[in-house]
Amino acid sequence: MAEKVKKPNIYDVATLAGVSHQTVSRVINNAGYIKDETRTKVQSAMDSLGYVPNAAARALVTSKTKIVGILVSDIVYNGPAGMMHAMEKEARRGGFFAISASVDPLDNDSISQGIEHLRRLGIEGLVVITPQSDSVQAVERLVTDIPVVFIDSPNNSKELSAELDNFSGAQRATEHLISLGHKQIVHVAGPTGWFDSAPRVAGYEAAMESAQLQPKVIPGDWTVPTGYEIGRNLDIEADKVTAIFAANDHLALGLMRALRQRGYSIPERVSIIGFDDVPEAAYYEPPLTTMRPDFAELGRVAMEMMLGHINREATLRADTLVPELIIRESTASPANL
Amino acid sequence: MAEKVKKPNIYDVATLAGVSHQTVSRVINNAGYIKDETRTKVQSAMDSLGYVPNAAARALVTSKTKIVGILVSDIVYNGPAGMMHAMEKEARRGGFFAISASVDPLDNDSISQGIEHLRRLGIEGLVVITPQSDSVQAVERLVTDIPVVFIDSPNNSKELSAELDNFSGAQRATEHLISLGHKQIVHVAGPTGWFDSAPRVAGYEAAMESAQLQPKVIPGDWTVPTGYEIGRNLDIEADKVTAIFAANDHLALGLMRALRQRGYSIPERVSIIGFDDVPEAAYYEPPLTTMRPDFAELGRVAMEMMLGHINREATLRADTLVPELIIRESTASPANL
DNA sequence: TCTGATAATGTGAACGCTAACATAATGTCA
DNA sequence: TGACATTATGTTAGCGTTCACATTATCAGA
Repeated sequence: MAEKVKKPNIYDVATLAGVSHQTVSRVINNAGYIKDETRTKVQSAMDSLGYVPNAAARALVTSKTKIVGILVSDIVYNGPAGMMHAMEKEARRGGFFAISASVDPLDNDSISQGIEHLRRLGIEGLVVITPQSDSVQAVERLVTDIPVVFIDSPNNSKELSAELDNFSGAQRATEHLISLGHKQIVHVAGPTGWFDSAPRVAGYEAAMESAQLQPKVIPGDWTVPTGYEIGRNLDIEADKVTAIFAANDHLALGLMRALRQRGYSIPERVSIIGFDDVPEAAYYEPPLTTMRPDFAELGRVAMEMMLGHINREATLRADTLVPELIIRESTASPANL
Repeated sequence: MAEKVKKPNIYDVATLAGVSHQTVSRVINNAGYIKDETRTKVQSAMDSLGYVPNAAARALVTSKTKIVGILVSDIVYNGPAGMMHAMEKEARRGGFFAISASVDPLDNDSISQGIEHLRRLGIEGLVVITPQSDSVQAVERLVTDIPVVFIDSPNNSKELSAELDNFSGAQRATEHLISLGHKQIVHVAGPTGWFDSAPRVAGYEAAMESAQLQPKVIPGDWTVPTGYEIGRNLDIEADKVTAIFAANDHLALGLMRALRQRGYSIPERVSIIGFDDVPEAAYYEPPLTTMRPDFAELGRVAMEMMLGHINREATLRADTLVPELIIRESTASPANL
């Protein structure tokens, strides 16, 4: 930690290269006309001094900070880790910095504090990752002067958004079960108030109805224990249930565990399909058939959209990613058709 | 997105409040002497204008950006999600911003690009989360002018660090098996070159030796498939193995699956203990006994250390967190002692 | 009522950069 | 060879703060 050594500025570089500071600036931003020879001189002066442009000074004069904020729900769930990486990388690719603030999506104070914090840095745009409804309005109310991209929120708003096509995903999952010959298919849903829940229910119902089957939805949340609990109590026999579409893999895991304990073999007696394809899903007991969303791509697309809007070159206002069906061993045709 | 509306600056506030810009500055930073009355006037002027201090201008003059960088390995594993949240929150608590760059820890170019990127923003400190050895040297070589805190790296370096006490954790895990009466305990290790691997091996060996048992280490990595593979091939009978300490939960999951397929019941025939306590571990088949590290706390401590050093008030140079033993159903006394 | 400390406020410059506007060098064509 | 575009470079000001230093109010105590 060598202290005191003052960092070189643009004038130091200029002096060493024997040009004006403005020429150095031109080289940095490669703007205007510069002789190759001059460019080389400047470049090597920068190298030898270890010059790094001062972002603050630049931001001050251009009033562009090249920073986008990411407001992310601190509720830990599967997607965000890879999604954050992807967003950061995409931002960097576009010469931007990504800075995140974790907030409790259920607490409006927490949300506004997070936004306030990001705003202080002078973010040029905000990406919001919140799987929960109320927070969207809070954000929309608080942020009106910069573009906002919502990830995984309902696209009925006028805002920019990138989201999972939960409807199609759920439809596809259900159709998979139907195509195997199942008639009594139950959907264990996610919690109300979360964006991903409702369209998964709707997709399920749509698929059931177009196959002229009777839908049955059991409200749940996203957790293994809830899946387990529901698995303990689900009336398999009376309703002749042969398949379950769980709103996510964790529910599916809990369900499988409970059902197996009750003596129902999977997939022989009951087929189960999940949603998310968590990394462990392939090693559940049995390996779980599930829908795989490309979270990283979702993050990348959202950031791409963000930068496009900041740079005023965007056409895309919403994008939707359809999850992929991953067939493993937790689904099969029902035994006694 | 109301465009054009110029943001108010300190002079606008000053004019409205009828004071000089410097007085406003004093209120913002609450420095020096200010009459209560004046403070109130200024405060309400700020409120009514919606004034937000310009971080760039401030950074320019103070040469303090209040930003710390986080260089994080983009290899997705369990801890970081909660860890990042915790770090960001701790930074915010101290008035700092946390900005991350994801890099491939095996690629020095990627590392230096990430650092370069963060440096451009003018970070005042850098937290490095890399579970892999080579990258540490790269970072140490590239960053010499600001404090660096390493998370989960070997504390033999002179740098600041916060790390998991893998040795104690592994020792504790092994002792748990020994105390249950196991004699033939195998350790399936993590990959070489990762910090967490070696001390877990060492802790295991230490525990075995002090119980005068013969250690046996099988090299692995962190993945479920590898655990599965090892589980398929492990010679349980010849060696009379009754317990396995897996270097992480994913290995444990793969092992359990393979062993069960081979007809070995868990924990009746073979006990298994993992490491990490991933969220699903409680719902593995059977629920996994494992060591639980407090990743969030690890991140918090690292950031606390970072800010302490930036603010020159730090005494702590290294901290170590001991994981907690979580006993579930995958471990039991061996059947035929 | 004056003196001098302390409290409270004000003034100018500087941080490092880019924008906007000069100005100088070079090349092209009649 | 001069005129004029084009290429290449230089000069000045200003972005919004804080810092370092004035300067002015306030209030004891003699």
